[in-house]
Amino acid sequence: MAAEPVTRGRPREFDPEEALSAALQVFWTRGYEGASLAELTDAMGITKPSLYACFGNKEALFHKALDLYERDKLCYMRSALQEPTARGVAERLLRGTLQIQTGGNDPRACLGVISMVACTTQAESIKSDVIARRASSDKALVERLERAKAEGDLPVGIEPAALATYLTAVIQGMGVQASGGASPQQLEQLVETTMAMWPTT
Amino acid sequence: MAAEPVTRGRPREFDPEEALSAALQVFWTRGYEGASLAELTDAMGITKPSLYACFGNKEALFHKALDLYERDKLCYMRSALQEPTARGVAERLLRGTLQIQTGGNDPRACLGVISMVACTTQAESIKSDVIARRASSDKALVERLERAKAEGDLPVGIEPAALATYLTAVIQGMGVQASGGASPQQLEQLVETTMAMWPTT
DNA sequence: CCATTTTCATACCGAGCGGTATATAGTGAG
DNA sequence: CTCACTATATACCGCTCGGTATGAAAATGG
Repeated sequence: MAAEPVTRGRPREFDPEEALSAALQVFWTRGYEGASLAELTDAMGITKPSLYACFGNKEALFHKALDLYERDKLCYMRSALQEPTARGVAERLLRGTLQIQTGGNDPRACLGVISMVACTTQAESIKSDVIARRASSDKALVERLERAKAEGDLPVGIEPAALATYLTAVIQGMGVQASGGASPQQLEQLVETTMAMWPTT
Repeated sequence: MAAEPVTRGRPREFDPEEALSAALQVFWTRGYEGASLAELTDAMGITKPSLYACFGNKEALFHKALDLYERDKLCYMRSALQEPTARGVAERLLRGTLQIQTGGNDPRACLGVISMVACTTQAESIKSDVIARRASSDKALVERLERAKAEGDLPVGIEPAALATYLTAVIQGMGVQASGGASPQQLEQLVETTMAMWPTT
């Protein structure tokens, strides 16, 4: 029963999705607290009242940008879990992260890492949101690795939860190094080394 | 020939080292941009003019706090490199990081990670300082691993530089997870898992 | 005691922050 | 056309930021 969109009043002159995408780029490069409303509205091509009318406030805008980030940029995580082997899962996760951090026009960093580490002053809600999302994706990874273990796809001595934490740490460390200006070659090498370390059944 | 300290004028009423140590704690928990002068002066127990007279400005204060951090908190890195085996080096590096992030009253995070990731707005000099220090310690680690390789202490297929990047990534990932509220048990498990992955000769 | 020098305490500065009040412009309904 | 309604543009709000001017307080050398 979608109510038909009776347009009343003056129609807005911008596309909320495009504006949100522009906001995501700003948050991605500056972090939540580092992104000022001036930068945001400038990149989005709208004015402050328009932003507040459409998205609520800066915090709500960030949560929506985070939704978009997960949907568009982290989709490789879901598909990676469908690889047939645990090793394949790990490799696709690593290579997906590598691609985000070296390819395209996107900032060379990880929004999750930036937000989790950088939001100290206020913005407790921001940090807890990011942590909750991370926990959710971690849970999915653990479950996938437990399946792998049940399938005999992991060595006997390996705990799925521990392996998931480890893999997450490497991926986050990759984000830190990308933030610190590591070259694509270095990041690629990091992926190769991690895969070389991966336990063999 | 140290000139004898002719005291002229009113003597200062605080100990610069204690004040700097207090400032380090603030930077460590808040990051560079997240730490306000009000928080800093409050924690240091001095006023703003005293801070500026003694330390220059916020940026100079941070650099000095970083010196103290390296000297007091990261000293385990130097000693870790003196372990007889590469495996011992890795384990001491990981356990040293673990101890910093779980023991004592210090903040559960890594100042280097916080500063490298969080300084986006201005503070390019802060970021480049942290990156330069990281590069210096990375270089020392690479050289140590090259020695290990020459001594037959590493498998033939392993590049020292790649292994150093990898180990650094795990350590930085550990810092991110500590920032995100990971439990000491999880971090301990991360160390164990990483050591289980470590290549055997 | 006095002059000099340095520190300390208070108040203040311009700038930028997130957020909003107000007035105007553009739309469909009647 | 008028009305109800909504988006836009501009100017503004209180607040905090990093940093400083000013004057009193505390020490030494003469």
